[in-house]
Amino acid sequence: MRYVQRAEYGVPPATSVDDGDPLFVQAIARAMQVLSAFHDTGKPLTLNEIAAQSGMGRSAAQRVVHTLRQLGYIERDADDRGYVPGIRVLDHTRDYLRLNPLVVRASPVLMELRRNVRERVDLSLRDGLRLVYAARLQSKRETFFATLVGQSVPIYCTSGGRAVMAHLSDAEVDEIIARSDRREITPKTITDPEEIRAKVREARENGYALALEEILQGEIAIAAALLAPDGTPLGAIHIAGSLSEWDAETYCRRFAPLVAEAAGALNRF
Amino acid sequence: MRYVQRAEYGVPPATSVDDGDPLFVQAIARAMQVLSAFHDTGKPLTLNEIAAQSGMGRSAAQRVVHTLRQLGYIERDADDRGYVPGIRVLDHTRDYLRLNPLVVRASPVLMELRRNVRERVDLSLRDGLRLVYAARLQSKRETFFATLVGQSVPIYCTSGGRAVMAHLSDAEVDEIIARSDRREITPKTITDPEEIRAKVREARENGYALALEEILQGEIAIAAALLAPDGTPLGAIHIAGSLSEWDAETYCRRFAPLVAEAAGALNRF
DNA sequence: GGACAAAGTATCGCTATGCGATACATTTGT
DNA sequence: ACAAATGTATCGCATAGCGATACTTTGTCC
Repeated sequence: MRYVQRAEYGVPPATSVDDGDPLFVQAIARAMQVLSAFHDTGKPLTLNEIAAQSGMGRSAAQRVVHTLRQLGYIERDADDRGYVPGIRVLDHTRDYLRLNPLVVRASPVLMELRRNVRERVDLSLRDGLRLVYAARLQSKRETFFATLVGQSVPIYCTSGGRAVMAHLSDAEVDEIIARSDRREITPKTITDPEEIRAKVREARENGYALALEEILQGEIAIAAALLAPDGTPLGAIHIAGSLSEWDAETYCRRFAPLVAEAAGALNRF
Repeated sequence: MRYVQRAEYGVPPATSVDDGDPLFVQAIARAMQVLSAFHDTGKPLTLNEIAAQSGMGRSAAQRVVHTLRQLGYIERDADDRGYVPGIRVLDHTRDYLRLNPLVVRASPVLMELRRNVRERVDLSLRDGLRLVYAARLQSKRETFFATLVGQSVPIYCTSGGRAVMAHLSDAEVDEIIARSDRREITPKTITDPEEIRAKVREARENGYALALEEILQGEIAIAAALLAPDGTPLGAIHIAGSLSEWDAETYCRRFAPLVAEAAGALNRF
């Protein structure tokens, strides 16, 4: 069942604070490390846990947490048993979504697409080795946590990821494959480099990419890439459904044109 | 038309850096001020604008921006004309939503509610004088930007706000009214203190609150409060629809029981 | 096309600022 | 009731970050 849920795939390794860059501001990096300590937990954290997670001393953690608390980026858990992220982070979510030009341009297209298909429609954006979901139009069935903004999936084994890789050079694809931590997220996850490359070639030919249960059992997803004017893939549009209602072939025949058309509309210029 | 859109209501005034607190970490406050500079803009910001907005010198802004950029919290705009928030902020969004117990508990109830009503269903959480939307299950019609996570509305003139105030003492209500910047967001916005108090009393009697076009023209919203075990209101569940399809009375009769029931289910314990 | 303006980048010395060490208070569990 | 763990507070030193300034690049106007 729950092969996935908690994990963040390929979250960039906590950027080392003391890299050579002289323009680096320690305290800020520390603050972000503290906030990032929550990425790997499912429950509120104590001060010591935060300190450990973010690799700094108790004192430092204490002061950072204190400050972030004042600012509303960290809160005490409801029953005062630990710390959790604060509501102020949502303000920045809004800013990100509002100011990202791709999200802005894509959203009416996504809404329209959602009207035509009764399945879930997602917009994901590339960040290194992963795709981060930025906009999600849920279908009636799934749980809220299957549709969290900010959730991310690896590129190497997802429909959106392969749609993105289809627009990268072979060398870049190889690098993604090499650098990715290719775990079998479900038994169906394709992790073999050669198979992945084959899937990418397939996506190049079709203009869309397909993934079957590679992230979540029972899930089928089809995706097409969104491109910058210069052709760089920035992310993808996904349509995700359930294998309890569709077989792969029908799903493809039905939704491939729609997802390709939606992406195409956004890639013209 | 677009009375609202861009504005953030009652975003806490940029927390002063040099308040008395000796445990205060400047650099972190600075970082957050820089990120918050985007709250008030609709376009990418230049370094100077960021510096001005966040009330610090060019140098400081430069260094903070540089750092946040390294960490992925700020990015260059697509066509390199300014800075925008970076995708890393979405990681924290996810953490917030995952770790907030109310969001966790409420989401299945919201999904169920959304299945029964064909209108938009929202969960908002209180933050001072405003309600911040944390979960939004959109209906088919509206634009994506009407349903942004992180968007916030003032308490004094919204259905959710009045549902929340219904569970506060009169003194607390008065304080909210007094401290709020009560603008007429639409011509229908109720800004008169006595009228607001009347609406709150009404909400107390009914167990739900109603608002007609006070934020957005043509919008009708009904809400019920979510409470902590001790009775403190933490937020609200909303059902929002369009007056082009409903008259107020029918809307109420139809949805009041549903929203009250949903909130009730969550308030039992 | 050449000059001017505006945005971004880099450098450097001083001191305000944040860290480590440590000790105290408060809560939790057995 | 005691021990262990968590949160809070204090303080002096060294360093990390700020202001001032100057350099480079990019865009715009005539």
